[in-house]
Amino acid sequence: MSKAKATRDRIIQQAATAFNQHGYAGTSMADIMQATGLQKGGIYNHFRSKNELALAAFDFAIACIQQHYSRALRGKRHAIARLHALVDAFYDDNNASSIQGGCPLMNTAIESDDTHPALRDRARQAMTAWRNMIHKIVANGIKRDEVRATVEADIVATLWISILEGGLMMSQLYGDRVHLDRAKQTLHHYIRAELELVNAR
Amino acid sequence: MSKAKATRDRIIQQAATAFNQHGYAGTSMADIMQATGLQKGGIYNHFRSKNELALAAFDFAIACIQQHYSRALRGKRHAIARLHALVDAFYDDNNASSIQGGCPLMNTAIESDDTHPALRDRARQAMTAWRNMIHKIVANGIKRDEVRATVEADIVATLWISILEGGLMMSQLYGDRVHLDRAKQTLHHYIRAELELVNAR
DNA sequence: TCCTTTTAAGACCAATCGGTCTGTTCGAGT
DNA sequence: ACTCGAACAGACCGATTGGTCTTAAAAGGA
Repeated sequence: MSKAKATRDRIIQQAATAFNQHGYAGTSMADIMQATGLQKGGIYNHFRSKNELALAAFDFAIACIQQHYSRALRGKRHAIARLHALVDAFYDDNNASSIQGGCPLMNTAIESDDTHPALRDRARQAMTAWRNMIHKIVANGIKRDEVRATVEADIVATLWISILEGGLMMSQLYGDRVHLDRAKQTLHHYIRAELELVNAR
Repeated sequence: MSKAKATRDRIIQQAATAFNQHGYAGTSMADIMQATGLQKGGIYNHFRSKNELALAAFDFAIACIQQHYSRALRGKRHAIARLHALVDAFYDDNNASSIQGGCPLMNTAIESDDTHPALRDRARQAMTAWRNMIHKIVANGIKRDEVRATVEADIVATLWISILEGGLMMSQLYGDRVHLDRAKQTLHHYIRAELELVNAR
């Protein structure tokens, strides 16, 4: 019972890395066999198909990120502090994550939009959850007079995600952290210059 | 001689769309046969391998975009006007392009970074060219007192590309233009609020 | 117009794809 | 310690992969 769960989790974890690095179409079951050290029977005993494994792997990757985020926010109550923590959480997650190959949400969004409806729907859900997280912090911040009332939370969410994912994409492309570093700094500066109340400084 | 060139170009064009929508790994030669209406012999007469065709298709896609850009900039000499035109060029290109499936540069960058060195190198080159384009306009703008001397052209380039690609990614993911619209407005506003000289208004 | 070269068709190939199934091994509960 | 169901190995399957090669048709220059 517990042995089964353990190997199942191990498969998911290693498959998550494989899919994240090479994409759904670019990852074969043979690749996953090699990554896990299992044979066909060992894998198909836990998953009915490559598709089912890919969905589980995506869910796992997203759960990892969300866990990382909620841990980073723990204790922080002021909206501005939470926003700063959010930036650092993304940065740290992509520097030290066990799931290599960039942001699973971004990778999946790009690959699946025209090819894999099931993965695309999950990517949409995860993206919406992320957007809502940012939106909520900003909206609550406005209510509590911690964030300027003039900012639009929806636009902040779009801008926010674009800057982080864009920086990460370039860092992955060039193999150079500098772009992600810049994105981090840009967002920290943006929070201070555009979101934080002027009289709070 | 000209007949051959014509079919070769047709293959490249249709392959570019196929690769852009389904990725390199997600597009089979059978897909391209169907898209072009040709058989194996017809395609392999013009290209030695799927790889060679993919590189040609990527080059074609980038050339299309660059052509679109230089046309959009034609006549515009003021740096601020050129920057506004650059935003609109990206927006229009992705709304009315013959190459469906989002931005070829973004798609290729995401897929190839861990899988396909040859494509990744080409994506790097194209990304660098785009960055240089923005950099140059900003730097020249500063020289001519058309852009604030305090802005850093490199950071502008990163931010710029991130905002556009991020908005497009979300629009592709949700099947809703609104995100790309927001990115466009955000950048137009950014140009006015952060780049344009204050006394110029 | 004729002849040579190019262009495209499509049968064919080994390798790999995702997936199935049978048999063996292992581990947990009694 | 024994047993019985779960976990895994690995042979096997048809379909599909990227790619080759022979052959026929078409095109272009003389």
